[in-house]
Order: sequence, then structure tokens, then C-alpha cells
Amino acid sequence: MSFQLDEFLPYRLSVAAAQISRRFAARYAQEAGLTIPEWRVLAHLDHSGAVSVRDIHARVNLDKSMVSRAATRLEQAGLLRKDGHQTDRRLIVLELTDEGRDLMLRLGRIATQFQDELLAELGEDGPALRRALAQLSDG
Amino acid sequence: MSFQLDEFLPYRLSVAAAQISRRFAARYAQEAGLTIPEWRVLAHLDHSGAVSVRDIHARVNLDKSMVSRAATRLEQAGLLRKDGHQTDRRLIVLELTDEGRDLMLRLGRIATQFQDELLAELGEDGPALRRALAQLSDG
DNA sequence: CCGAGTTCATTGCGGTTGCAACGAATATAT
DNA sequence: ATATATTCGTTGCAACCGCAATGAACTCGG
Repeated sequence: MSFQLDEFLPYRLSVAAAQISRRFAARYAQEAGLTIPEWRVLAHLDHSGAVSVRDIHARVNLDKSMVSRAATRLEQAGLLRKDGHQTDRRLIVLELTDEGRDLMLRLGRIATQFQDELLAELGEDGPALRRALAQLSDG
Repeated sequence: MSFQLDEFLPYRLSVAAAQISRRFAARYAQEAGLTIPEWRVLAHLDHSGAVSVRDIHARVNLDKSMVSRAATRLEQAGLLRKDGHQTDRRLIVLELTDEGRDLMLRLGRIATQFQDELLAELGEDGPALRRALAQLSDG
């Protein structure tokens, strides 16, 4: 018998991820026209406080260049500030503005509600999905 | 408390999918330098026989333009043939060459082995992951 | 028939992405 | 001390992607 793409885990994973990203993007499009990298930078900053580009790059699975460009766009939109680091002048410290925090408050609610809906759809497979994704990401 | 990107399902899903795609691409890179669209087209043709661009587009979650371009590249590489449909001359029938089938035989083995390794890593969460991905893709 | 509407594959285009190169700043080794 | 190596953020570039427009082929209603 020949190979079945339909049953292939990497393929299923990729399709599901694309589908969910689309559904979620449609949700927050009403509140703000953010790209996925912008959303990730914003969300990470909201919960991490002031950190450098490199820190986000490492933690959020985004290329340095994407963090840099997303930060520039978010700065122009008035959602974050860029400051020089006190002692290490190579670093740039990113921090949300009040406006950025306000937006994340609204987006956070939308995200949480969306996730609740997903978990409801998944039923009892939800926890196993979480464990599996963690395992696959580390592998 | 503020929003936690780390725990957010769409984010975890996207990170896991990217990670697994990278791991898998590294595996088959030795056999062939294929892009992901090329791999999907090849794999689908292997198991479906001769079908049209539109058919692949519908079943494999790829934009028509990507199927078209991938098919052109695979044709130049001698892995598939493009023929006109007998009665409907709008359709283009794609079909693997012998060389293409040979390659898929090797790639199919690599893919199957890779998936077996993943399932071993996942342990008893594997079936739940499958169910969850199916649910999320349809949702 | 035949003309409006639909389906099919390709192509053009703008935006996005990842990689590599760069310059500036800092760390390290001798 | 100072030359070398490393780290950091930005930028240039080429490949890639998704969407819309195109043109060719088919369908269907009258």
C-alpha cells in the first residue's frame, strides 16, 4: 500500500495550525489589524514587562528580524516604546505603552474566550493535546 | 493576571507544527530537496493516481497557485508528467513518472519511520492528538 | 445554436519570511 | 592593553505565499 498523506501527523498538525490561526485572526481583526508576529510580540510584552528584542526572539519562536520589524511597526502605532538599555548599549528595551496595555486587555479577553471555545470543542482530549504539543515542541 | 501566550493553544499549535515540519524536512533533505508544497503534491499523487490540479488543491490544503507552481517544478525535475484531460480540455492531469514513484517509495519509508518515532515520543497521548487535530481542522 | 455565467490552470503582484551580512557594542584571551 | 571573538539589532535580498486578474474551455438556459 502507498503512503497516505491524510494520516501523516506533520501534515495534520500543519493543517490544523493554519486553520486555527485563521479562525483566531478573524476574531481579533475587529479589535486591531495585527499580523501574527505583532500579536506575539505584544502578547509576550504584556506578560513579561520590559525585555529586549533578543529575549522575545528566544521565547516566542520568531526570527530576530521579525521581532525587529514587528517592534518598529508597533512603535509607530503607539503601542510600545523602545529604550536603550542602561548598561549594555547593544540592547534595546521594549515596553508596552498605556495604549498597548489597553489593547492587550481587550485582545486577551478575546483570546481567552476563543481558547475556551476550542477546549469545549475538544472535550476530554484537550489535556492530552496540551501534553502532546509540549512534547512535540521540545522533541 | 495578564494573558499568557505560553499557554495559548493557537500559539502552541503553531510552534509545534513549525518545529515538526523542520524536523521532518531535515530527514528527507538527504533524499531530495523538496519544498513543503512539492512534498504534498508528490505524496498526494502517489496515493491518488492521476488527478487534476483542482483536485489536489481541494484535498491538500494548498492554494491553486502553489499546486500549479509546485507541479511545474516537479515536472522539470522529471518527477511527474502533465497531460491534458481526454474530454475536458480545461483540466490538466498530473501523474507521477517512474522516477517520481521511486522517490516516493523512499520518502514514504522515511515519513512512516518519522511518524513512528513521533508516536513513540507521544506515548498514550497519540490517539487523542489525532482526534484533536481532526476536530480542530474541521471546526 | 449562442451568449451569459462558471470552472480551470496560470500568472502578476504586493506583502511576508528566513537567512546572511553588516556595524556597533561588549566579552574574552593572551 | 589590545586584538580577536561574540552578541545584539537592523537591513538587504531572494524565495515564498495568498489573492486577484486573466484567458481558455465548458455548461446551461432559452
